[in-house]
Amino acid sequence: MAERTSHRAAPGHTHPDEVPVPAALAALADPVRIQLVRELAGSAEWTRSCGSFDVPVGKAALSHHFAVLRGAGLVEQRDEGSRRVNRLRRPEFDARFPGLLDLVLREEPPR
Amino acid sequence: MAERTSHRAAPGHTHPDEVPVPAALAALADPVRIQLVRELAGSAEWTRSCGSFDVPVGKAALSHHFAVLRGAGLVEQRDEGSRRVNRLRRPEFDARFPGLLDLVLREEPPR
DNA sequence: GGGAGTGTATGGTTTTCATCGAACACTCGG
DNA sequence: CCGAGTGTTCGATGAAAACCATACACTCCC
Repeated sequence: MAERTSHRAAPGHTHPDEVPVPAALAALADPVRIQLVRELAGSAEWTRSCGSFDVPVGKAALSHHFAVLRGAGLVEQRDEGSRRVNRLRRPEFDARFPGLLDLVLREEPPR
Repeated sequence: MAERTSHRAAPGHTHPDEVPVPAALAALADPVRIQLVRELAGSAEWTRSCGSFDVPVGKAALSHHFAVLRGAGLVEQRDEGSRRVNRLRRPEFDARFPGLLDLVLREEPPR
């Protein structure tokens, strides 16, 4: 089989430094992913498992969104027992895209 | 001051204040539109007509891209004779989305 | 060991978006 | 008035993205 030695394969993480600008913008241009990032920003690191987010999509789509966030250097994941816990890569992402995350996390004026 | 003197319908401009975050990000997540914004930022206001940009798409697609940029509050247009000249709404857009435009206009390190 | 819980992969559907060619509208200069 | 230049609109096409249901893989705990 594959090289699934002991731990679940660590999903391909991408460092923000390797993310092109359009990819970062595209990753954050989706309402579901914005919601994920916002909730993540409001929780302590490594405390939220993938299934603990209140988004209106099924598991498969959710998994896909996390893959996009990983690929954009926005989220880091680690296996913890049977769950996969998340961390927002705030400092790294801010270093590469200053102000972008702040923009998304900012309270949206009611209009 | 109210409206443009010209006959051609003034295209629906949207002020950046009315643009939701995802729409702004989506507008800037396209390479062609990034190129348009960059060239626009490097030219004096009201000096560039729509056809004067060096992008690898036909007229129809180009017109579409400008419509998106208008809808995102990024570009303002005015009819000048037979041509339609453009202006990057930098101060307004910066006020609404601080740092976003800077991010896109920033030189991209080769890696 | 066998479930229950959790997340990923696969396959297929639907929607969205970028693009083009062609037709149309407007302006300007002969 | 006609033709060249400029930009928008329309219809169609192809590609990308979001989504779901199902099936699979892994971990924990009884």
